[in-house]
Amino acid sequence: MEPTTHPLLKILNAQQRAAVTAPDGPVLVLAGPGSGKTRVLTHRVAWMLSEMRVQPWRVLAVTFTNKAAREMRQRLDQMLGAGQAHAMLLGTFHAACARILRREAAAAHLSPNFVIFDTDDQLAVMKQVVADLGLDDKRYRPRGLLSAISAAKNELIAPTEYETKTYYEEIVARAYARYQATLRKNEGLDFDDLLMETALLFKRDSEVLAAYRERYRYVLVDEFQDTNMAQYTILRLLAAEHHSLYVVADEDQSIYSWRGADYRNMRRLREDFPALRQFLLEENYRSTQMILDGAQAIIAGNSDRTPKQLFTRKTGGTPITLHEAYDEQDEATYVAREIQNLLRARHSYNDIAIMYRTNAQSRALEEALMRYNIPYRIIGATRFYSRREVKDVLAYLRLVQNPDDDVSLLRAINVPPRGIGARTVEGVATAAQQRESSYYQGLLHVIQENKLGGRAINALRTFATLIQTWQGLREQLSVAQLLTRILNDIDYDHYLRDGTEEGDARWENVQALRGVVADAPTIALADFLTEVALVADVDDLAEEVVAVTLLTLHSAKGLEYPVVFLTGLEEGMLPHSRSLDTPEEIAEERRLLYVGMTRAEEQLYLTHAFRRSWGYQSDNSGPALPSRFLEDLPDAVLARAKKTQKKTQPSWAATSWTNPRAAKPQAAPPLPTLQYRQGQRVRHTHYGEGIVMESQLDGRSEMVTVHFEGIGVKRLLASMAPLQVLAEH
DNA sequence: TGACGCAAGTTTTTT
DNA sequence: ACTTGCGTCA
Repeated sequence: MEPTTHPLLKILNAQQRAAVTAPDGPVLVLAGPGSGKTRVLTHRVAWMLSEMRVQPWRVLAVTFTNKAAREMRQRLDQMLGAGQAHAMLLGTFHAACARILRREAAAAHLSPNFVIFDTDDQLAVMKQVVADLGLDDKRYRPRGLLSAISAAKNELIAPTEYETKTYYEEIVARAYARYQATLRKNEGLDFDDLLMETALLFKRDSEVLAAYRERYRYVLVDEFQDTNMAQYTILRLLAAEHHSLYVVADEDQSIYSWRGADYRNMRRLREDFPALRQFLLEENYRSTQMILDGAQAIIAGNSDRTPKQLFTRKTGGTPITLHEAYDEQDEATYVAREIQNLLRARHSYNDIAIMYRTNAQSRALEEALMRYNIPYRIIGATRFYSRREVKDVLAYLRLVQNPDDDVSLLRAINVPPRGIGARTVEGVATAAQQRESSYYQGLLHVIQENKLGGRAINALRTFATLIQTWQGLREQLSVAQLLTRILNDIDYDHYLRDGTEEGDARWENVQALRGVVADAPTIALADFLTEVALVADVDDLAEEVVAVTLLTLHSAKGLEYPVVFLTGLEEGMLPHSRSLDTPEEIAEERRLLYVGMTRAEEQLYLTHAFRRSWGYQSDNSGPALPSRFLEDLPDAVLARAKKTQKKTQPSWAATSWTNPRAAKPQAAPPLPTLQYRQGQRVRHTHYGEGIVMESQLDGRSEMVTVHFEGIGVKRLLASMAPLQVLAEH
């Protein structure tokens, strides 16, 4: 190594160094998992600020999560001295767009006080729209309409431009127009609006665009493979003049196509910026050879990708453990027991993550971890900011900011109950519709005109007076003081703490929210509400907590753990049954597995179960086959905890299955033999003849599922049902 | 009029 | 599990 190496480059390898010191211009860094792309991005910024004499306020850096942004800023402060990077705009696409739109509200034709509507708020608006349009909400599900609209927004298609080839699309177009009008009337923007409105602003207003091209002359983007059309448009427009666009990507980790992400943006980038320089990062610093080989074998199963020569110096390592369990409880028990073993070895709880495809899978795992007294923390399932009590409190704050926010008004108007029932709210709604105003204006009108009953009027007046009082105090009080005042005025404490444990937990969440506010004593209400709307659950990972982490494969992107358990690797779970329609969807499921596997540093467990319960009842379980992806793992990287029969239908459906590893802490009773078996013909005194589909234990009693001809499927208690066996098959 | 209990229907991933 | 709709009671 030459003695004159720049201090910023010392810890970098040759490929990283080349990427960090690339000359100004369009750059694409193709980075494998664990190859230090965050480090490259951070060093690139430092390099630009210190060596290329770039002023920090001319830099826009986009990360995938707020957490990544925070960490990057911390690293930069360490490298350059605190505050050096303060002036640069660093955050997620959504946060950056919210900032720009707030600043350019006039040019964007938006209220500067706009509120961000989250998924729940969107649903509330759409339900209202469906009702207003007189649509059948079974046929036109609000969620379905919202996802169609979201897809349109990600493609920058306005309501008037929405093409309708089918009748359903015609309905979507109508719902879209109405939905958008309602949002704007409420001064609300949904997540997709933040991106779309920014892109449209830049497209429409050449003056604003020119200003931002100068302002953010240097643009850097992480996780570029997961950008959608709207995001790409923003980048393309911003960088079209100075071409100083620096993006980091890994097409093998593209897992957000359902959110509009389009890895073809990589191709567009090459076309739109012909001078693009490409750099490769192929050395993996994270995982052992064993884990990397396994992950490579998985991802190699996808065609239409650029093969990479990833390597690691962590040669060897523990083989990947493949375990098959009887059902999800057994799987969870296995994980818990294995964690106990890991702890007896040299690991701590923080080293360990358990990942799964869907949030619903966390339940069995949680139960097992609780049984074994293993502390855990769970990411995403019920996000902090979507808890009922937190949303209630935020609704009040939003009303102070903008009383014309109908969604928040409807939420807060009778929580805690203050005698404003459905009938009264209906009266307010009618008044609002007649005057074509917000609910709040309608409410004031109702009070003024003294319509409705006297009791109702009094309740409404009390509510309106509260809001007006808070608005009057807004200037004098900090957000924290305002929040405290609101909580006192509505006696929320009393309402929540009903003596139950749950009530106490809810009140604690409110206290936690108060803590968040108190930590930012000078923040403006609008900024606080924006921040709160845009935080992800992964962002709140309190590092100091000693616990195992449970999270979905999607949330796991960008994270790493010494030990990783990937659970539920079955057909229908991964690949998910909803993602089997096209080869592209299946390829994305495979990438999801790849992302999960490459999170592991030292030890990786892959588990699947014979039976998996489906839905909300734990007794509704059905057969499961090992994920097709597992077949691509070479034996050389595997240590099988149990032998799997490849490609053969297991015969457990008819016989009682015993699992030698399933010994529970409180010795479980042996499985009694089942009275009925799959395939038997039976006769029921009422339903007639049928065929046993399956029979299984539910607690101590046997539940038999029978398909009766001309009647359908019935689930019966074996000990009670008047059933007679006719024939074995 | 409003609060509350009960039954029915749903079931991917997230900023 | 969770929401939503409906019927009953104060």
